[in-house]
Amino acid sequence: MLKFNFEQRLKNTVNSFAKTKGLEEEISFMAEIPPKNINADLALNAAMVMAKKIKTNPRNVAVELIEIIKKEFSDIVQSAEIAGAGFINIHFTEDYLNKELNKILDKKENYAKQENINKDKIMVEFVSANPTGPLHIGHGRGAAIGDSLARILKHLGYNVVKEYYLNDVGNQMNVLGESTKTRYRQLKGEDIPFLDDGYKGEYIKDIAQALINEGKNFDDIDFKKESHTRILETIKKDLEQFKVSFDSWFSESKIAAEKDDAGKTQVDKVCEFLKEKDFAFEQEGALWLKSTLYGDDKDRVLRRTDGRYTYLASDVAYHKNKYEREFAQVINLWGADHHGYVPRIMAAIQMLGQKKEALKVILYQLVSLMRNGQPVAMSTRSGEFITLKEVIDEVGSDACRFSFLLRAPDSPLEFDLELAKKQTTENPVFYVQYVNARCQSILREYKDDTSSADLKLLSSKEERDLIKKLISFEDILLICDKTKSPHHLTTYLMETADIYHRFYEKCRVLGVDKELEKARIQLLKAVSIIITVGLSLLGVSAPEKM
RNA sequence: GUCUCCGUAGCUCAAUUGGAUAGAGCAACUGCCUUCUAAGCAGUAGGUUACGUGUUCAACUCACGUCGGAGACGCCA
Repeated sequence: MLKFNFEQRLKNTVNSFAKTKGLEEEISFMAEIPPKNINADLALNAAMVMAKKIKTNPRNVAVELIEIIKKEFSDIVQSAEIAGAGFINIHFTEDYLNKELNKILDKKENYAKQENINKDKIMVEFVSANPTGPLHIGHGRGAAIGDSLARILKHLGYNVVKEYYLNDVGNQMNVLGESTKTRYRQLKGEDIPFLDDGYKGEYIKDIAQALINEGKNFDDIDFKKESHTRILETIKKDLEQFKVSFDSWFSESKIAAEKDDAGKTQVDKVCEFLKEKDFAFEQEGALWLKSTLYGDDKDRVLRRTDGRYTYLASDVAYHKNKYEREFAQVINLWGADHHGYVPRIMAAIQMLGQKKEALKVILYQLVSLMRNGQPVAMSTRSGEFITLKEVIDEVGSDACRFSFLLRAPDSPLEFDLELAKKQTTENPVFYVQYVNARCQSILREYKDDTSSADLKLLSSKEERDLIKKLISFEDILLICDKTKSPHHLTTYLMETADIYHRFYEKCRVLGVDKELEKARIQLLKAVSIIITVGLSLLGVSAPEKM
């Protein structure tokens, strides 16, 4: 449903019309921008939906509805006619378009903020990469999607918190510490073998070398802590370079290591709770979660026979903690390789008394990285991988983020390094940024006052197309919210750029009739606002000169 | 074997979540700079939306099946 600001009015009108036809229940119809080949600003399918229910010809219904709409929406609707199988095609009045255009100019960077939006707290948890190595290209996709989604939700007016969950306890941290320690001793000249399951990346050697350079006594070094701290620093630096920021860094040690007065961690307590509620049971010395109660394939282990908790146990405790912090909705971004994990965590939150809807897991397909036509392995354990930083250094943060946001999360992403290195027209980010550069170069030249501009002069097809596109910005953001995917915004910006560049060719701004010039300057300002805000929601800059 | 996602132009992807004649970019070809940035614009060409059946006024979209690709299926994280 298109969210033009008369949406509710339109619904009311259609529904009260439906009542006169004996339809009591609300009918769900669509108001949409028709395909390009259709000459109309808005298309309604209401007549077709209703006709089906009252078993009559849609065109008869449409004729009646059109008369009502024309009468009640004379401020918005210039004309309306039947088309196709029973669509009602509407043309907007100039007044309506210009009013909306003025709204953009008034509200500027706050345009499309929603007045009456739910103020409940929303958490977007993303990246959450283990601090055992630098971020790789796959983390980059999650970072771009999560950060941009959060920016869009914030812009719409939601109360959003971006959180990074730090897995800083458990066996992997021991392995990390041992890896660094072994590299340290090797660098000191000891002839000892490296660990079979150790982290083999060069960055471990770098940390070991740094520790040697700092000249501390071997016995005084806490290898685990030093490795973890230093890796976390590089992760934070990489994210900063990628323009990704977090409101909150949540450490797993808080729930898995910190103990209360009774000597219990939050993991202990959530397991006890689940056991009391009969959602968990002991069997063969292990503690199992009855996740099958909520549709999982099999029950899952929470505590191993040897008494150690599984990753799931702390994740359940972590989610309990999220809801205790009063987040009404939690959005998790996970790599698609974690999809098998979704049913058990969904089961867990329902056992904790939450509704399914309180958790939304967005799975993004992993990035397949190509180098010289060959796929590159990306495991942090194999030691051979491409870091996010390498790619950002090569292609730039803007191009990198834009590329990640070009596609739906569900769609696999092929990131060709050789192609990404080309900073040419092949990269669509320049196409969009170029719009703002072109706007600004004209605006720099123009010095007069535009306060009395008459927007009615913007009457050519190119100008009208551009205005219509600009005022659908709000609708696009709402679609991004609804689908929890920022890629619609990316597509929108490319389409807007296309329409703008056509306008630019066809309609000269400077040096035409004074009044027309004034009006077009206003239009340029609006374009610049939408492009700048739109790009900023993607975390991409909008340079004024290129 | 079970589950998840994907399959759309030569390539990479869209398609406002069920709407009208499926659209962009790249690659190919033809034009357009003494005028606000040619990182641009106009045009040509490119399609049985993997395949089949079904659901309905309407299917790339939903259901079932087949084929193909990626991934997940641990008392790993």
